[in-house]
Amino acid sequence: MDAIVAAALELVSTQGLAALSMRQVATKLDVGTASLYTYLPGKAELAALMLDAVMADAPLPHELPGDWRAKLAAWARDDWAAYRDHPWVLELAAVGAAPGPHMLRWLDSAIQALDGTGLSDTERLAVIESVDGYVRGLATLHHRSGGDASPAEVERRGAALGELVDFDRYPALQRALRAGAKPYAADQFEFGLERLLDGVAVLIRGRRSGRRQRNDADGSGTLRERGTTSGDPP
Amino acid sequence: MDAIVAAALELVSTQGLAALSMRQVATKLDVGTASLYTYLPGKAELAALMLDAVMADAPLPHELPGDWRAKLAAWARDDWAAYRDHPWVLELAAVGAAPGPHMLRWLDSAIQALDGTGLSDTERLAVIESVDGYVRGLATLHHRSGGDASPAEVERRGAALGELVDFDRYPALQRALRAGAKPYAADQFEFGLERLLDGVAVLIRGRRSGRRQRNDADGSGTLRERGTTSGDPP
DNA sequence: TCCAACTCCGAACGACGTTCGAATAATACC
DNA sequence: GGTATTATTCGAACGTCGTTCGGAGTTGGA
Repeated sequence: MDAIVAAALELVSTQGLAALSMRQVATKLDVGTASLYTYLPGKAELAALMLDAVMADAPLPHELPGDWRAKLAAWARDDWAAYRDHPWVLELAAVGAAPGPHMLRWLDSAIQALDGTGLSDTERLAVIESVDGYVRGLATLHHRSGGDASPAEVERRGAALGELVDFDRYPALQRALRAGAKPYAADQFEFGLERLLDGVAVLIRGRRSGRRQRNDADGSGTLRERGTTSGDPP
Repeated sequence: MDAIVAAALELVSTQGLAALSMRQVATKLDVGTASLYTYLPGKAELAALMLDAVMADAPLPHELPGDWRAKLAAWARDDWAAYRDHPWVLELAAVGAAPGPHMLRWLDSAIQALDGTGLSDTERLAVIESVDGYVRGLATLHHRSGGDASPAEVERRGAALGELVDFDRYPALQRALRAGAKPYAADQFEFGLERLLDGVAVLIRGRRSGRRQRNDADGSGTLRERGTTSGDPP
């Protein structure tokens, strides 16, 4: 049972997600393929167990050092590194699997990590999911672009798609590339993370200036209040 | 050729991504399965064409009304709605496909949408990818959680995974749920978007106060400068 | 008219997830 | 110890998948 999950994890980390099949897992365990169905209803459940097994390695946010911002930044970087080390997690799990116990434990810890910020529970959950979503989304974009693909590489692969890529039709993009911008580069992660945490800091500062110590009772359950919503007029 | 992509799109939008197979597409077109390979090297290229076809419907960011923030918010909401209407996009495209012409055109337009912000091209690209990543990641989380799953639903599906979920072991999470917080609710999207845009606004305000009009020459190609990096000490 | 190039596609190959049912091992009860 | 019950193993098969092969049909220019 745990051996099945372990075998599947090793298989995927060495051969990639495409190589994950019940037959391969069974072969690695020296058992018949049909034997796996004694312990698992099907492949989907195996995938769910694999995902929760990965979550078991994640440090608990509320045990990290520093203030809320340090904690959030630290687990965001942990997530980012985890997606780099287990890119198959991004390809798997697209469709509805139940959150496993490790996932729930992590979520519980993340809520605690925002103690003392003056945010309501609903807001804390929203902040956590925002950062989580940001990391996951950026990791997906980065992974899909092939890790670190050069513009020439993009052009070559684009050519395979039918018509060749004519960069003259994209002047702003061309200018950016010529200026040295690298799309989906890895260091872009830190940039966006700082922006997102800056935005959370704005909210928390707003909450703090309107001093009210009670944690929860401010109409919790809703997220609709104006924050700093105005842009910059030219 | 375009008919193949159209048939595949209709198939997926009515039957779901799991029903997408070369045989089904061929059947819908009343041709033999092997005929498809006259026009496409394989299923992966069909998927790439499907993705770029969806991008063709996206409005161009730089043509949207308002200042940079209004433009960014508008296309973020467009993206969010597109992922809701075409959830298969999230499940597809995990692995390396080349960006199609519509994707490049959109990217070019998004860079233009940040004209007049004082940001370098590298920074603009980073902002765009941050917002893009945020939307995509949150849409994935929302989609994976089953759209809008109640805690009871989570508990039921968790039970199917092996051991039943004991919420007493997750006190902070339990408290949040009791207070009315709904994990992965749809309105959480707006909350995180405002935070992210607030963070971008902080950066832009900083750039503006250090007035320098030249757009590009400030050592472009690097993203490493301190923004507003300090948290709030308790 | 003839030939080359392009289009169509039935049949087959190997791999997949999953089911069935019979054989075998382990356990419980008397 | 003997027997009934339950759990485990798994070879074989079903239906589906992506893709390849080779030949038949069609088309267009010389």
